[in-house]
Amino acid sequence: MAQETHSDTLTAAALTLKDIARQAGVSLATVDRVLHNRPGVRPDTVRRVREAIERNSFQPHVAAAELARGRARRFAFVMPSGPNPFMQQIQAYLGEMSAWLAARRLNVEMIATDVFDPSVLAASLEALSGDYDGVAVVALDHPGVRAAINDLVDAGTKVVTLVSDVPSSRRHHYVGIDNIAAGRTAGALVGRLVGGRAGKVAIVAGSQGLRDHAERIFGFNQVMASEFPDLSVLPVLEGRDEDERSEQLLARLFGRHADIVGLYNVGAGTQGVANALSKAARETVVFVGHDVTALTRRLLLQGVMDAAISQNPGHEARAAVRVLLALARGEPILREQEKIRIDIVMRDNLP
Amino acid sequence: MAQETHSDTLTAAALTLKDIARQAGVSLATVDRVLHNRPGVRPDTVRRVREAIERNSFQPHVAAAELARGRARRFAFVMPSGPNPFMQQIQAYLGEMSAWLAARRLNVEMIATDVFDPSVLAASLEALSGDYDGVAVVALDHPGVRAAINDLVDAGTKVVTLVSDVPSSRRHHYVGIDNIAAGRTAGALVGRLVGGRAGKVAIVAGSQGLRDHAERIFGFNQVMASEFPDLSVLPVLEGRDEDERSEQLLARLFGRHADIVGLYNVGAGTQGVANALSKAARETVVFVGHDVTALTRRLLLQGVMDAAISQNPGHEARAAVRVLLALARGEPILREQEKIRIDIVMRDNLP
DNA sequence: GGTGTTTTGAGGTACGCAACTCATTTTGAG
DNA sequence: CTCAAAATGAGTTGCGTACCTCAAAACACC
Repeated sequence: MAQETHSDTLTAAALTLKDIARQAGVSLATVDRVLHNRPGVRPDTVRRVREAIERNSFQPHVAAAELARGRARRFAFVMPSGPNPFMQQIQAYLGEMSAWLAARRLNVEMIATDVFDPSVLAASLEALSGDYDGVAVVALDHPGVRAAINDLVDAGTKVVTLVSDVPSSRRHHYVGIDNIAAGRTAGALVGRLVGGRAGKVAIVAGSQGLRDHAERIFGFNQVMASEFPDLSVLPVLEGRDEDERSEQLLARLFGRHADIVGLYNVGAGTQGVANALSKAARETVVFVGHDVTALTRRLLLQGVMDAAISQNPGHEARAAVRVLLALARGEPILREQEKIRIDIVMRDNLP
Repeated sequence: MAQETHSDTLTAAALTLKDIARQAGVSLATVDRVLHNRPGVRPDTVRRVREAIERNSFQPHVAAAELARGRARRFAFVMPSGPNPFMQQIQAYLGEMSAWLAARRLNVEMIATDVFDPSVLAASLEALSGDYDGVAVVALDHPGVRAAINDLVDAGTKVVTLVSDVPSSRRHHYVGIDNIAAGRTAGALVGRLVGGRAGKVAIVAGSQGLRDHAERIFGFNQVMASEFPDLSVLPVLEGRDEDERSEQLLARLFGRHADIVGLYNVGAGTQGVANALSKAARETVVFVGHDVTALTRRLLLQGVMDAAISQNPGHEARAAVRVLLALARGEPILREQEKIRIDIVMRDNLP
């Protein structure tokens, strides 16, 4: 009979701390001291215990550790106040996880604040100190905010930045996309979808002062310059993420340029952009924007928008929670899993 | 002082079974019987206990339950034998999770078998009965396989189909993409990237007998017919996922048609397709294929391929494990999280 | 050798639940 | 009303770890 089947095991040796103690020739108490970096153990003994752990690739049983520590963990999500659909989605996805959170005795609190005012944000963060095991924050990159984040980290709180990073701080992790790559992707899409026509490309952003918007524009221009010489990029319109303003600026631009073939909307204000397009009867303009919301979904289906660059808010919400939990438990982070992908969404792969 | 901040809690009431027992006016043992559907409880009492659980939206503490059950869980992944890069990736990603698995006392075994032979696959599945808490299988849709899956389910084993579904079986979950939507997405990409030129579009598939390939072709043709009337689709070439055969078939096709503007490679054999393109000097042909491998990555960077439809093997591997675990624990599945997205990968958003 | 300090051992308790036993109460059939 | 069966209560044990106390041993120093 032919051997049709081959089996291969990823087995976990079911060792316990007691086994490690025996192998290292010490007591359970000493292993415990080593494991939690508690003082009162000779360096040589520490080494012996560590070796025993290594040798058996021992992993503490997560469930037992979780049960033994008793108290529940508290996480805070510091997010922008005001009617931001993207943030509302993140909040909604956290709500969908409530059973999952409850089963793990995790308390997640949403804290809405004015994240665009550095001093207010910094104060909000400072106020959290000591009360939480982990904090996820949509942060502005500003010295005061950076200091507040570092203070939290020093106090032992795990900190992840969400959507918008503060790379200069000592935050433990960033959950969000690479905005330069997102801009490059948008550029490639606009360039390719224009299909060889020559002409001009418009950019509408919230503000070039926002780190993520600036990075997206940078990436977009990079691709335009290097790969699509037939397309010339017009100066960036700053629509402040407001519909009316975006519409007005764009209408004026359409009036001045008859040969606009592409449009990149970096931030919000999507409805205004769509209005301007339809009033100017520029249906053939390739329109690429960000995020899948009720509005962009409709525009994609109608053919008004050609593609949306999306960063899956559900994934971001869950990744933030998982990363905070892994950090709090001292578990390794599955980088591949927690990396936020840049999704290209067109009509036929709408989620 | 202005109230700048608003807080909102997703709190887990930290109730225990003891609290539920007290509220329902029964003993712990009875609650336990209800919770695990054990016999010997009057319907009326069951109702009272259930109500107490509902009322408090009680969630058993996952860690405590896990610890109490004692024995580790065993999962089996039944995958194709042979050098399939996509499957090797899945296996590699499972390897990356080994610490995660070990910390949860999960044993995952890879079982390589000839999944394309229904009787062999069915026999492999039958052989697993009773030994595993969960099975993930790359399955062929065939009556024998369907019966084997149903037998496993009846024996209490949790079963998920991976990559390729058997919808007629009673498997608990399918982890993979919607292949019709994938084909539609490929069609939309080819159509859009061709950029208004008229001409013919070639399709290379492994075999139209494979469910996933057939579905992709179906979706592709759908979009072509309805949205791109200037493009006509040529008969499908069956390359059997082999490089040489795909290259030969394609070379002959190029010889007969000078006006091919697009090409959809449904399965593997990618190197052969690329060779045929380069030898025929058809650089302007829009080439869309599937999966991000070392090869397709290179072709995308070189500009030979224009886009790849990807189904993130890492996500599939992790989702399969998470789903099996949630099923085994009786936890709800986070559908949104476990849904495999159809990723459009172009040069600038290569992962 | 004695003193004080550091290191280690031994042991206990608690976490919340699963799974079990055994005694007791309730129920229903005859 | 009797008796068996069904339903329930009360209790125990153990899972593997965290965290704690207290005593004993080892060590350093004078």
